[in-house]
Amino acid sequence: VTTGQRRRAPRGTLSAEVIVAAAIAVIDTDGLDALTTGRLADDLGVRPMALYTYFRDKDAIVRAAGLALLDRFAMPEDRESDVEMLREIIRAYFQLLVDHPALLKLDALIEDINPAEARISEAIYGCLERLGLDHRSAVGFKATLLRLAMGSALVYPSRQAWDDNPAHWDRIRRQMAALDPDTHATMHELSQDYPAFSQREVFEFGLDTLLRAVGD
Amino acid sequence: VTTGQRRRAPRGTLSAEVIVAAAIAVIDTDGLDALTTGRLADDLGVRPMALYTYFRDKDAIVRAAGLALLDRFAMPEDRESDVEMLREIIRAYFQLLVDHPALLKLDALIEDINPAEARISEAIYGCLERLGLDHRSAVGFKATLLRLAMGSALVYPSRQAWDDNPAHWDRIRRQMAALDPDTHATMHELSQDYPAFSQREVFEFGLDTLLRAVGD
DNA sequence: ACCTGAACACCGTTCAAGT
DNA sequence: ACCTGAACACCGTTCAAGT
Repeated sequence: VTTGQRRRAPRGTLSAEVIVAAAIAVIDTDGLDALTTGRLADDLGVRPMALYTYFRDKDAIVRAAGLALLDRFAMPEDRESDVEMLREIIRAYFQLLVDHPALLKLDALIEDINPAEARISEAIYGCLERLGLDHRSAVGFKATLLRLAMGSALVYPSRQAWDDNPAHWDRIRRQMAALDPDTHATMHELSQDYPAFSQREVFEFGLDTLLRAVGD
Repeated sequence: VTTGQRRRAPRGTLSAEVIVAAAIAVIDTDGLDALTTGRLADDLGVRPMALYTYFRDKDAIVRAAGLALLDRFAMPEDRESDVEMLREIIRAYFQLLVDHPALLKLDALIEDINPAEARISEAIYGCLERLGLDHRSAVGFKATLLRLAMGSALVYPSRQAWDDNPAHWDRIRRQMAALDPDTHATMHELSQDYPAFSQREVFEFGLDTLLRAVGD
């Protein structure tokens, strides 16, 4: 979004929305660490201080960008059963976190109820109650599903890098092979015959295990 | 560790171990963001550049501190059954992450096999294989358990803050109550009668759900 | 070998000033 | 109202210099 813009944007081009869009572009292409006031201003063809007309400080920009990202969550179409609908919702949530790993680093987003999270929670609760779970179980189960998705997305980038890069993966396997076979029997065994398991499949395994607990 | 030290420590006091200990002290008391070369040097009664004699850059210090923290993982005593042993291991792992939330922000730790993770993985695999899981299931199940623990620990600090601070929790509940009762039926209902659920209990709920899948 | 001082590029942010 | 320039305190890190 708003790429190619170089020197001096005309007055009045700036707005909170434009800044948030540019911030998201930086985050998604070069990561959260690359998001500095200087870089952001540069991309917008403006001086860093211009941002402060629309946001109190950098943290407010980051928070707004995070909320905008979360709001991209698209509720899946209805499915044949509540269990399958549940599966699709958690999948979509996991995918959102994988597509935008910065979301997991924004504590601010967790500190308040936000519309996107409310939508997601409500949909999950709906499925769980129709499946016959009592109030307390539904709360616990929903929290567990989301935490599995978050934990899976948290390790996704680095673990997927192993799979994508054969040399990297070889190094890991050599490290596993170097472990003492007496104290690390299984790890040692795994180094020679590691089951094919993509990060997405690992997540699906966990999701499936949990969903079997609510039946169907 | 090494508190009270003010001006100018005598020559030769510094070492990689002392620096790591001081870094951990900063991380645990004031958080990862408070760990700057200036603050660390101050605590050690030394100039920032002195640190570079023992570490190539700040990232190397952070990584060493993270590895030292992970290494504090204490394997639980043997239990009556493998399921209970498994439960204790994951509990201990969760507790470690809750005690040192910075661990979840250190991607570097995930990028390599480290001794602590190897110990933990091996113990988990041992339990799962004795419980009769095949190779592939064991890998998937172990990954799922750890990801649940990580996800639970990730949201722990901010969510626990809700519970600890009645005013904060009231604000959240008012936000939930303000949601449209038509589109957010359950959320609205929950705002009036939220089941007592500490963050630790939520984690235990998830752990229990997963462990029931491997029987006993 | 171990530690320091000066210097550099960069960061977020203030303040007063321009249009 | 919207944007800028100068300035400030801080950050990680270099380099040459001291002991």
